[in-house]
Amino acid sequence: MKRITIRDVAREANVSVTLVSFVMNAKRDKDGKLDCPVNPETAKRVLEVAQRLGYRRNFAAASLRSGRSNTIAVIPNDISNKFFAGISRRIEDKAHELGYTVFFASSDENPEKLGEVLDAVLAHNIDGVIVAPVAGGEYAISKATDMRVPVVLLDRDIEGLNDVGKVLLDDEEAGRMAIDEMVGKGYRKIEMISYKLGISSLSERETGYRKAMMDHDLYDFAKIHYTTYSDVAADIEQIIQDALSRGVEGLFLPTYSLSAQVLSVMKKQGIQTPKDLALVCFDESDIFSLYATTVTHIVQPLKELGEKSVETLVRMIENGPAEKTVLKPTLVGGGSTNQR
Amino acid sequence: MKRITIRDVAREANVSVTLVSFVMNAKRDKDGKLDCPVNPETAKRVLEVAQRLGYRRNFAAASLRSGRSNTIAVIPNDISNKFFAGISRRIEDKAHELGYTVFFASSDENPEKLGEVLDAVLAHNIDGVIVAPVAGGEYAISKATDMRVPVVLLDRDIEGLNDVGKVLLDDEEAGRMAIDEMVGKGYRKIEMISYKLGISSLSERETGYRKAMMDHDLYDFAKIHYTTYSDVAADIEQIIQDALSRGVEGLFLPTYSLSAQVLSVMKKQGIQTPKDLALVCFDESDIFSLYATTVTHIVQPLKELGEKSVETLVRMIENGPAEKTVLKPTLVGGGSTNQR
DNA sequence: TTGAAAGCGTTACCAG
DNA sequence: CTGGTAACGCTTTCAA
Repeated sequence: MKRITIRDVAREANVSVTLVSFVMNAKRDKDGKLDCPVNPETAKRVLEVAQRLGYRRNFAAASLRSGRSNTIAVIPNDISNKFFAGISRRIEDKAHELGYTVFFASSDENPEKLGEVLDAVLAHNIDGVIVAPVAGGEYAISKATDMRVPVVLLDRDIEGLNDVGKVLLDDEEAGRMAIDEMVGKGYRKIEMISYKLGISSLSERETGYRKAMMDHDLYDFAKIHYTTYSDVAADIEQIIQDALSRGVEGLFLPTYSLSAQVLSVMKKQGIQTPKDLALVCFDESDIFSLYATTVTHIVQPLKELGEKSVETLVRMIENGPAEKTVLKPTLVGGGSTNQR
Repeated sequence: MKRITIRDVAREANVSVTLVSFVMNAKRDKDGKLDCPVNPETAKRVLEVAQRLGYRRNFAAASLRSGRSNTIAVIPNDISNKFFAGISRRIEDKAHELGYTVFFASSDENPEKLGEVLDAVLAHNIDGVIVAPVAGGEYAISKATDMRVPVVLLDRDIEGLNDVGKVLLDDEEAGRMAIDEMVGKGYRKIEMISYKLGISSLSERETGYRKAMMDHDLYDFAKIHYTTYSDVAADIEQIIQDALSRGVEGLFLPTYSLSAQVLSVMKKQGIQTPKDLALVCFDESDIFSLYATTVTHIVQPLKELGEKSVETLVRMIENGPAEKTVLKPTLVGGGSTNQR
């Protein structure tokens, strides 16, 4: 079963390979007309023959010759993480709609792995990259921009990178919303747990928390506890004990994994929300509706984040400017912040 | 910033392009020796020059010429689904280890989309495909095998497809385990909820359920309720009401989404487990440990499933046989099946 | 509106 | 061990 090439189609349709190439690449405009300098009748014949023979363009060849691949890569830290599971489909759909195929690969929260993956990306003639950057990934990313490969930063910002598109959440606003919600419901001693990761999304949420506490004249109560991925389980037990003993009334948990950990500890120790501790969690999960008390949480506009990042990237690929978009979070109310 | 080609390296190292190609493709054997017919000194020089010039192989060209791409595609029904979120990383890691890059794309439980995606796959010279097949996807898949592209079926079996590798869960055993657990703990009237999807994994779990009920002389109590993705929310309320009114004691839920739905309904209606209804759920989720009562569930060996599927595929790409592997599930005990 | 021909950067083949 | 050279299938001038 030999591969059908453009030449086979050309021979069968009695035209040159050039013509076939034109026809196969022509996009249809709104009237369904092929926008290429080819006689419509000829075009139709070519299309028919191609169909009949089962012709399929060889991407490797096209990519080699044209230097483009109509493929973009998406590099989250972890494909299997909550946030990206929700966003990957949106990215795929939007990319498909714009005529691009998507490549996923994890950077594993590891600048070296990010570097490797970006190397692979460059080696594959990929047209552009969407990255959720790792702390310390500036160098790897600048290597891509140096090679003139368009890059869009998703979810996390890195300062001082030029000509990079950005699609971010208004993380400061997210922090603020969490606090406003709890304060509005009568909680005052509100603390926060965060990761020491050095990534913009978290530090902005912390800023939002601090500013909101200040605006409510509660800054004396403000306190942020820090933990790491590896110690989170042990640390959180400690933190919660400590917090309760100091009469803390509410907790803001700026990521899903922190939220899950806290809920788990509270369940194990019989600590109830909101009676013992009010909670505002982050991202979406069945857990928030299935936990003994439903949990108030802040959700990111995943659909918009995903679609916007693709649109931004494609625009850059087509020599457009590197835009920056900041999207707003939403708060979903639950029992964990019921009126005090 | 011009692209460095193999020719630049050849010129700079005073050797032919052939030599450079040999060196760049040579794999190191266990002693760190390059296994290629090239003078080690020459090889070393070439390697140095390549390094210094920043040479990177152009995959498009290599793929065009060799017909291979060292790339495999993975096509789940939904990238963002629970099962695949957990397995994708394993696949990626194993593939990387074996020198392959991975492409993900969803088939969306839709044979046509699967066909499209497979077309794209073929057009990209991809070396092999791992598919979680859609009901009705036989045709699309056979198109791939007709083109001599190796295919591995993951998670779901399709009969009558030749030369296809398979990596499956022992789904019948999973069903059996669920029932044995509940019966062992004193429950007898045990029913099951399933999807009308026509996929092997579900029907095998149903078989396991039926056989186990028969073995325990409880076949008169056996009953399987069916629902669909679109009606699941409404149907389940109905089913649970009905079941309780008939004195059903336990429920086996053979997928994560069914499990989440049932837990949600039970919570809303204040139905408690195991007091009112014992439960055995499926797959992994934070929910099972965070629900008011911890939930007994059956887990799949995701790591093994992922790794094995890659190994099987790569072996097939290298002209090995199409193997079939069946892996065993495990039961994680929880409060939802406490002794009656 | 059409076609001929020149590559794109590699790998495969055949000679030496 | 090493090197020359012909493909691979396509896009892209350029000329007709």
